[in-house]
Amino acid sequence: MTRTMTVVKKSKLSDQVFQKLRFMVLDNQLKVGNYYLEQELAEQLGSSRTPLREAAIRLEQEGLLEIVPRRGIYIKPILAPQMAEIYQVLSWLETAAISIACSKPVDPDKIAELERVTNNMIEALEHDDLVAWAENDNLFHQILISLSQNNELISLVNSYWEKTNRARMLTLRIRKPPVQSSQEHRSVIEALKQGDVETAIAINTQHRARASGELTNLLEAINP
Amino acid sequence: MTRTMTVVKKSKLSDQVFQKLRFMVLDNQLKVGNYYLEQELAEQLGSSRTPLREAAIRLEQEGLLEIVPRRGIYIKPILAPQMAEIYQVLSWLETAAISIACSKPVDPDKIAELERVTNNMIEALEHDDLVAWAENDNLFHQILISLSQNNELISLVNSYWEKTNRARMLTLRIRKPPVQSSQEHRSVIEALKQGDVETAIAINTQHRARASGELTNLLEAINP
DNA sequence: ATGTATTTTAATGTATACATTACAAAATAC
DNA sequence: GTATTTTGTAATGTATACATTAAAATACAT
Repeated sequence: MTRTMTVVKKSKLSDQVFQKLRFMVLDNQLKVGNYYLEQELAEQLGSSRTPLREAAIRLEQEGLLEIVPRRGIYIKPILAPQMAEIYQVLSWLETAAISIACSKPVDPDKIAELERVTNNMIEALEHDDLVAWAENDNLFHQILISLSQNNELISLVNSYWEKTNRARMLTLRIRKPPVQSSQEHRSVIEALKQGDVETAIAINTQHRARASGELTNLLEAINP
Repeated sequence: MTRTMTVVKKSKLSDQVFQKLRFMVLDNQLKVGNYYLEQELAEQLGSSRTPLREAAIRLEQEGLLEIVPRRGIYIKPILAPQMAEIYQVLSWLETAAISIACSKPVDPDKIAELERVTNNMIEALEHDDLVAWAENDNLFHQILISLSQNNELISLVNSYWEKTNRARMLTLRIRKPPVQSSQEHRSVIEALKQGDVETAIAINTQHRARASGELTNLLEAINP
C-alpha cells in the first residue's frame, strides 16, 4: 500500500540559492555596479560558499553578474546600448516566429487566447493594475512565439524576454503604462487572422522599437 | 626594474577542466547517451570534484550534458529534430544580420575579406583539406554576421554555430564536402555588393536549409 | 516463490579546511 | 621624501571530509 503523505519540496540548496540570488539582482536588492563577497552572500542566503558559487556560475553565464577573482561578485549594469541590441534581437526573433506562424493556417484557439489576454491587458489598465498588465503582456508575446512551434526558438525568445524584464523591473515605476500596446496587439491579431504577414511583422517591429526607445531613454537617465 | 619572464598561463583549473571536458564531449570521447561519474571524470582530468562540478554546471547550461542526481553526468544526444530547429534559428539570425548589413552601405574591406575566405575554401577543397575548408566556412559566416554590428547578435550566432559544430564534427568524415557552398557564398557576396537584400537572404536561407537537411539525415542514420 | 520491509551502499550535495595569490600596507634603503 | 622591497592579509580557488539519499541488495514473512 502506498502511503499518502505531504510531499516536502527537496530541491537542491544550490537551486534555491540560484533563484533567490537571481531575484535579488533583478529586484535591485544587490545594487548594480557593486561587488559582493561570496562569504557574505552565502551567509545572507543561508548556505555555505559551495552552493552559492554554483549559483553564481550559472548567473554569470546568464550575464547578470561577473565573478571577479579577488574583488567579489560584480553586479553587471544594464547599459542602454546593450539593451537596445537585446531589444533588436528580440524583435527579429519575433519577426521570425510570426513569419513561420503565418506560413501555415493559424490555430483559432491560439487566436482566441491572444484576444483574451489582450482584453485582460485593457481591463488591467482600467484598474491601474500594472502587474496584471505586465503579466498579460508577457503572455501575449509568449503565445505569439509559440505559434512558431519551434521549441528552440521559444526558449531563446524567453531568455531574451527575461533579459529585458530586468530593465522593465527597474523602470516599472517610472514609465507610464503604454496605452498604445493593446491597440498594437489588436492589429497584430487582425493581421494574423488574415494571414497578412507583412503587416503583422511591421506592427510588431514598430511595437518593439517604441518599447526599446522608451526603455533605453529611461536607462540612460538612470545610469551615468 | 621590471623583470622580464616567461608569462606562465595561470588560468583557473576549473576553466581548463571546462575546456577539456567540453572538447571531450564535442570530440565524442565521452559517448552520447552515457553517464559518467564526477569522481572518474575529475581524476581523468587531473582535478578534484569541485572544479569538475563547476565546469559541468557551465556545460549543462550550454546544453551539452545534464547532471543527473544519482546516476552521473549524462551526455545529451543530438537529436535530428532538435538540430533542425537549431539550424532554422541560425538561419533566421543570419537573415536578420544580412537585412541590417544591407540597410547601410557595406564596408568594402569586409567584402574583400568575404571574397578572400571564399577563395580559401575553394583552394582547400582542391587540396582535399577538409579542416581548412571548415575553418574558412566558419570565417565566412562570422564575417557575414559581423556586418550587422550588433554584438548581442554576433555572440548569439556564435553560440548557435557552436551547437551545430558538434553535429558537424560527428559527421565530418561521413559527409561529402559540399562543393556547392563556395558558389553560394559567391552569390551572397554579389548580392551584398549590389545591396540586393532579397537575393542575399534567399540564397543564404537556401544554403542553410540544404546544410540542415544533409546533417539531419546523417544524424537520423547515426542515432536509433 | 513472491512481495514487502530493512539494510547496505554508492553517488551526489554541502560544508569546511587548506593553498594560492593579488593587493595593500609597512618597512627599509637611498 | 620617494622608491623599492618585504611582509601581511583577505579573498578566492581547490581539495577533502561529511551528510544525505535514492537505489540496489538482502532478509524475512506469508
